Amino acid sequence: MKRPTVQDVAREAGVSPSTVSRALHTRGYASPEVRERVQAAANRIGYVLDHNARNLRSRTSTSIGVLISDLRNPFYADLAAGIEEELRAAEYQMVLVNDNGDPAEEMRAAETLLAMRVPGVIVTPVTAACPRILQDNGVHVVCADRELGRSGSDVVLSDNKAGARELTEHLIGLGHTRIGFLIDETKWSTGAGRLAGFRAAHADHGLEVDEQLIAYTSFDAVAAQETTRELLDSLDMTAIVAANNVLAQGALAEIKRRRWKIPRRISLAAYDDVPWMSLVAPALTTVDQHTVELGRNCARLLLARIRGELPARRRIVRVAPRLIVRGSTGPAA
Amino acid sequence: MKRPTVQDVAREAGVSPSTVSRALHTRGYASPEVRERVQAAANRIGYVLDHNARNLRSRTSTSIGVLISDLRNPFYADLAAGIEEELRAAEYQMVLVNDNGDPAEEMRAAETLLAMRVPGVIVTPVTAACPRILQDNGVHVVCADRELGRSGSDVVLSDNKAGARELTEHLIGLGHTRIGFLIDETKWSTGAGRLAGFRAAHADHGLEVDEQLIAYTSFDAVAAQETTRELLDSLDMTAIVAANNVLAQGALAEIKRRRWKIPRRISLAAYDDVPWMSLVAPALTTVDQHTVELGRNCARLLLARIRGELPARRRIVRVAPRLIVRGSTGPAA
DNA sequence: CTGTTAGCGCATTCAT
DNA sequence: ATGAATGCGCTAACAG
Repeated sequence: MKRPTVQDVAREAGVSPSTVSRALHTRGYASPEVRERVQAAANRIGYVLDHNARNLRSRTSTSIGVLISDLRNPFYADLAAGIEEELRAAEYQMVLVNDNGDPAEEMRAAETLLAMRVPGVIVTPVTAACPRILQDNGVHVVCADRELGRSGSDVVLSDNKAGARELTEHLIGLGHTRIGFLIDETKWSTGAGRLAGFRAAHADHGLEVDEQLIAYTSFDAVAAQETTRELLDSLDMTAIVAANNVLAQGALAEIKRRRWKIPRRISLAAYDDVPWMSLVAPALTTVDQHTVELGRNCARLLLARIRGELPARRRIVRVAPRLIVRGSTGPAA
Repeated sequence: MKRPTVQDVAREAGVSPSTVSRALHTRGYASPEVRERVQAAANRIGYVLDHNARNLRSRTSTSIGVLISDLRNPFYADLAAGIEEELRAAEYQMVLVNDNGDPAEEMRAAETLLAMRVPGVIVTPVTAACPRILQDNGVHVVCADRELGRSGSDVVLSDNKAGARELTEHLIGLGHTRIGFLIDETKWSTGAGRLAGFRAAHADHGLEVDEQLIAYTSFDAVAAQETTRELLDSLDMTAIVAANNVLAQGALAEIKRRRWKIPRRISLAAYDDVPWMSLVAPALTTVDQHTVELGRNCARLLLARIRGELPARRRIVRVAPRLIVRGSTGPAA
């Protein structure tokens, strides 16, 4: 299976290999006449560029690494979709790796991407070590959705605090004063921001937060259901906020199991709007993170960085979320 | 940003570049003692293999192209997740491209993958031209989920006919004789198979299919809702089968809009189980395609093909679907 | 504007 | 078991 090379095209067109290279790929000098002749010759013999050779020679690549935690979670799928869309438009390719939130897998992936000589990586980081090792090797990094300590890399975030604050405020406005908050982690900026927004809304309205109402669980629908069960067993509340789509699933399952009417008996709201939330009855009040747009922003930012269009200073892009009020939230009982 | 090369490692370890190559990457001869010394030297100076150089030299690549229609559809996301999982385990990378079901985008992607010299591609084909051009250039192709004419390539399919037949039979068993069937396309083996299964179940039970009950729509929830509306406006039926998850969304929306009780007034069932279907009330009776497993099979098959472990004859893998009975189907009114 | 020369980093001969 | 030499296909310098 020998494929034609620039040499072959050169012979066919009666020019030199470098002229072929210039005419076809590089925007170097080449007279329109020659350009056309070379193009024709290339088509005739079915020539197709070899990215490996080009990358090796010019030490650049148009492959971008994308490192996410769970492609089956619509949040990550949407994020990846937005990234891919933007990369494709710019003639870049997306190498997608699922690290399952596992630090070891994440590190393995980073090494692979290093080996591929990708110019940039977009990552929803599990460990600060991952962005660091990449940057230490000259790879541009954009952290998506969350921030771990001071990585120094560009970052694209949803304004979690503002979104959670608005959502909580909506409930307070409906008369709720005892609101449960279901959350998995607060080490990352994501969870921390949402919790901060929850607290801020209370403070804005002169309400104390009963710390018992903040229920810590793990990133798993079954665990979230169990935690919700314990929460509802032990305390009184008129509303629950779930900090993300997975936890919302668990909370909803538990409320349904009890056959509690939503929103009459209890209101339910979730951060991170995903499709099923508008299909259930009643549909859930949520905060839409504009996840696809978040992904697009990551890609745009990374590409600008790669092209050297940005000042050295790290950039922080915040995408404003939007409150979507639906039927699952109503006046406090 | 100059990264260390085999030369540098060789100097550091006091051996020749070829020995480094053998010790590190290739399983050629190298004494354990030297192997270790080279390994240590490599770690010390932070050496990392250059895939581009390796690929160029050995004309193989460990990147696999994956061409799908819509990453935001959980079906494709699950498929991709299954593929990625298997590829990662085998130390391959996934280059994921979304073609949006557009033949032009699909063809562009194929050319890119050709340029990347990937040894194989997994595609949910839009056009037969795509698998063809890839194969003509020596790239192994596995078609996922559907088959377009005679492509000659390996293919991994859900047994659509069997699944739809079982689903329809379930309804007939409940006493339904007038069942609507909502479908978008029947040119691909996917839709054709599901429709065939629907017919076969009727035939099995000596029932005529009223052709009017087969409602053709387009791959879009809004269109599906509109088609469902027309269908319910014009004909009597006691159940509806939606041929995929997107159409199910439209059908459900329309039934809810009418405030018809499910399953009392009408039963609803869907092909292609996705998460929201078990969250709505009542939960939907569906056919689970084992989509992730479908993806895994695609990757396994492709890798086996690449490694030359398979006989020349094209292979057709069928993954048996599974009927999941939930609350949305009940006795005919 | 075009051709010539050189070499990117690696894996593979072929010697030894 | 190891080393020297070669070239994968391409593009960046340089010269013309």
